[in-house]
Amino acid sequence: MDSETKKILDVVVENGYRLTSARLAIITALVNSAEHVTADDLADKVRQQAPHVGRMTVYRTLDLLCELGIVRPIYQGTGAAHYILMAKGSHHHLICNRCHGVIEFEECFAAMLIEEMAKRFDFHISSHLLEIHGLCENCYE
Amino acid sequence: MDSETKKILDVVVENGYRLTSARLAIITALVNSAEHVTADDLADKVRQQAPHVGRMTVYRTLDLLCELGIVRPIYQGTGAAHYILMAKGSHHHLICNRCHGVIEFEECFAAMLIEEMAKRFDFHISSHLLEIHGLCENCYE
DNA sequence: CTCCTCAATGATACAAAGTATCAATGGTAT
DNA sequence: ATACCATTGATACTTTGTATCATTGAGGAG
Repeated sequence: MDSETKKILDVVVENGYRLTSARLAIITALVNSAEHVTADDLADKVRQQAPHVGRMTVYRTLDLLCELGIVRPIYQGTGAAHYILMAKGSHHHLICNRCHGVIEFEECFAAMLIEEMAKRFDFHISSHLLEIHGLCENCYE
Repeated sequence: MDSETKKILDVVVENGYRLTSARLAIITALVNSAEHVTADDLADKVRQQAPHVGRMTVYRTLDLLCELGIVRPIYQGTGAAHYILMAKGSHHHLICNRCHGVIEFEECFAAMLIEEMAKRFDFHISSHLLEIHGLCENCYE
């Protein structure tokens, strides 16, 4: 098993939730997915390996992972919510308003200020997401 | 008319889109709305002033404003997309993973680094959104 | 290891959110 | 004032998300 998968399962168990075969299948599929997935996309993917898993369970598991701060739904263009893994740390995106393309970069520069804000509001951080919006090279003619 | 509303209309016209009564009604309602609205919430609100405006038009106008970088859909808890106004500048949210509450703060600290990133990728910024995820005071017992 | 309990599941049915289509309308350039 | 074409709104539809509840199986107690 992927160590990333294992880490997520540990968080689930540590928080008093049961380790079921459905959750294992869903989390495995999620970790092995692309940058972002739709709930229904993920359900399809899970069923390729574990046909018995219901759609509802995928939705519920994503909600749970969201509450545990492992996953975050974002809007990619429009339509269904796309889930991104926050477990690995944080995300920094340059998003084009026209073509909806996403450029990702790693630098976590804001760390200090984020922590200060958290302290001010007595907030317990698990991750963060920075989205910078505008037009990409191609769409800005 | 609100100067904020006017500014948005200008952007619409500058980009070659027509200034219709439906768009005027929708943008006015949007500017006068709370921090974030659902597409259907906005449609209801618009119809109080301009009953003839159809739901489709609200959806289409929100898409347009999104493309122009004036508005941004985010996921608030779950369900429908919530739109936030990016026109005024940027947004910084502390979001609770459990109760989905949002604390907003103003400090725009990362300006310098955001601009550097934009330069590196030849990206033309219109706004940014920083989401910090975790548990709020109440949900972290 | 076996039993028991209750969290978790999955089937079903439903509600809400978003999309496609197209004839009719009305902004705006001329 | 006219004509063109972007925009609209009505309708019908698909997709996405939610509620319910009888059944199941994970994991602690004995």
